Amino acid sequence: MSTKPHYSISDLAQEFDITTRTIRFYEEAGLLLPERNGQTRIYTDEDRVKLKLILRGKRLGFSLAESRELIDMYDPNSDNTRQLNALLSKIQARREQLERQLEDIHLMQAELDAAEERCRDALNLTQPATDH
Amino acid sequence: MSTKPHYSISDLAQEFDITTRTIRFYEEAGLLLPERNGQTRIYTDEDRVKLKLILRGKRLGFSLAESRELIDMYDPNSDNTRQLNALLSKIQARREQLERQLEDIHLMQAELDAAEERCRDALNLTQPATDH
DNA sequence: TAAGACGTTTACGTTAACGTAAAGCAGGTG
DNA sequence: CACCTGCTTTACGTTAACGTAAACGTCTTA
Repeated sequence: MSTKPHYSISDLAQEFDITTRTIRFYEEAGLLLPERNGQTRIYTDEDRVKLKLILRGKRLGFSLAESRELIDMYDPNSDNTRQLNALLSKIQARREQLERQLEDIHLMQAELDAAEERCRDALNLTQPATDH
Repeated sequence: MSTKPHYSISDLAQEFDITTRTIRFYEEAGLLLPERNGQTRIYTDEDRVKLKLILRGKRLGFSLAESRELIDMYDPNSDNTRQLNALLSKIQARREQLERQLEDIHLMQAELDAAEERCRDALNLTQPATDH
């Protein structure tokens, strides 16, 4: 038997440094569907993972709708063979987007390098000789 | 003497697959400041580079305000020594953000791998023996 | 039992990043 | 000259992703 920890809404809010409103909003958007104890939401480890995926997607500039696709991929309940091939092509599309982002990041890093050098040069011209 | 090509607003719109409205909006937001021939905007190569930076930032989930900071770094007109150190720390912050995004991308790629494998497994169970 | 901490729903407000008209000027062409 | 093409400004509309406030339930702790 596996241990099944669960979390309150504020547990997760605190852990990921977001508000409870945000979490409820994600539920409204159909990205989460926690169990309930009466009115109170109860989050499982799976919900926690989904939230993590959402936030990671957000950091990469994905919309919630896009993140939902990612979560749907992660969901092991898509057993329709017909859909699986569609999923595979979506996965491929994602992969290509990530490749583009990787390239963007490398380009950006190179430009930060250049910008930093320009800055340092400008400072050196002001403070000519740093003989200790 | 360097050749100084210039572009119309629709030249750039077409090249980057955005609307002219978008480009004017970026100007409104203070990210671009093209020359004018009367009323008509004339874009230099430098403007083109800035636009490129904005769009790259966008792909990485940056806001326009953040992209403006990137452009300001790129601008060689920040000659105030006092500001340069602030710039350097901003550059550093950017760098760390990019590192985080890199990590996010790698994690995401790993999960796409896993998702793909699950898909393929599911398909193989349906189509058991692929003896040609 | 009153207060405080935590949860809930409902609903209107806000910001960013454009979209979408509407109305008009400027230059070239049949 | 009338028309078309491409540019302009002004201004209101829209969508996503929450923020914020109101009003209420529930538990526990002083």
